[in-house]
Amino acid sequence: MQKLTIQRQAILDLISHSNQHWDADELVRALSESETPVGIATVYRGLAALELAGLIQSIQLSDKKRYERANKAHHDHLICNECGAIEEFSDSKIEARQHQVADEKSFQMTGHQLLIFGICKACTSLENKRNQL
Amino acid sequence: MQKLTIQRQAILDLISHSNQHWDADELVRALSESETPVGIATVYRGLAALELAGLIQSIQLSDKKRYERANKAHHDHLICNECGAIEEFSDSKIEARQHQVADEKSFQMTGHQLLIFGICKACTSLENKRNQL
DNA sequence: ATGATAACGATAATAGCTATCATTCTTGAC
DNA sequence: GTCAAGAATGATAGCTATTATCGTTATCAT
Repeated sequence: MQKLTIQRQAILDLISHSNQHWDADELVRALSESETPVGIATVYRGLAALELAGLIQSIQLSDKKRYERANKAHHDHLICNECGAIEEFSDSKIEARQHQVADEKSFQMTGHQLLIFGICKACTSLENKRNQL
Repeated sequence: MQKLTIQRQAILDLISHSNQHWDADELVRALSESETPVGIATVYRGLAALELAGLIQSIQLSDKKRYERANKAHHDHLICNECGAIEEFSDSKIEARQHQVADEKSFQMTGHQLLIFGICKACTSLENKRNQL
């Protein structure tokens, strides 16, 4: 990334100052109401550039990529099938075992992605309440 | 799935009698040269139906879904960034920890997907050979 | 046979993303 | 300051994987 333009700055600010996992479209809409509206193509290019520079990071969901702050420790994600909420966790044992598995297979591991799917606490509570009626 | 038609049977046979991870397009092309060519829409519908019935299973890669036999033990995948090869592994410690993590967060886990990215043994060897020249 | 329903296949439509290209912005050499 | 080169922007066309539509065909129960 040669230039950190105002558009990229705006994208970076939004992502950095939140704990959300943003997709491209959400960023366009959020920025459209700001002082610096940014086109969809620019958002995609900006996200790729910012990620390459290590300023943000992404997770690949089944249908789209979502971006979050990079200034936090490595973690994986729990995805709620009901409400789409994304929780984070990290587990050193899982991390360690992954490296061992790769080593055993002479596989040069460069990264991984672990998604746990299910129903989050909030949605479970809701469901319980509904069943009590 | 009400009916296991000849088209679905053909899809199921191809997947069941191989260790490949097929995408929809590969199946259409493979079947186009068989006695029972199958349209792309039918392949997608068939895959969804067969998966729902538990006869095949899928992994969601960044750009597409790939399907494999269901009649093997649970496992996760190592994906080679160079050649696209997909290796399988399973690790009971990782599985166990995942459930513990979910429990700690009162998250009702229904599934997970763990992908390890990197360079496979074959590609590493190739690269080494190239560097020796 | 016939009527209901499931599935098929061709193709239109959709979603997320990338490529194109003319225009604008920066930066450095003069 | 001016000018050329390179980078980024934004509108939009294009691409890929997948889903929806819809008229036709196959299958099953009566």
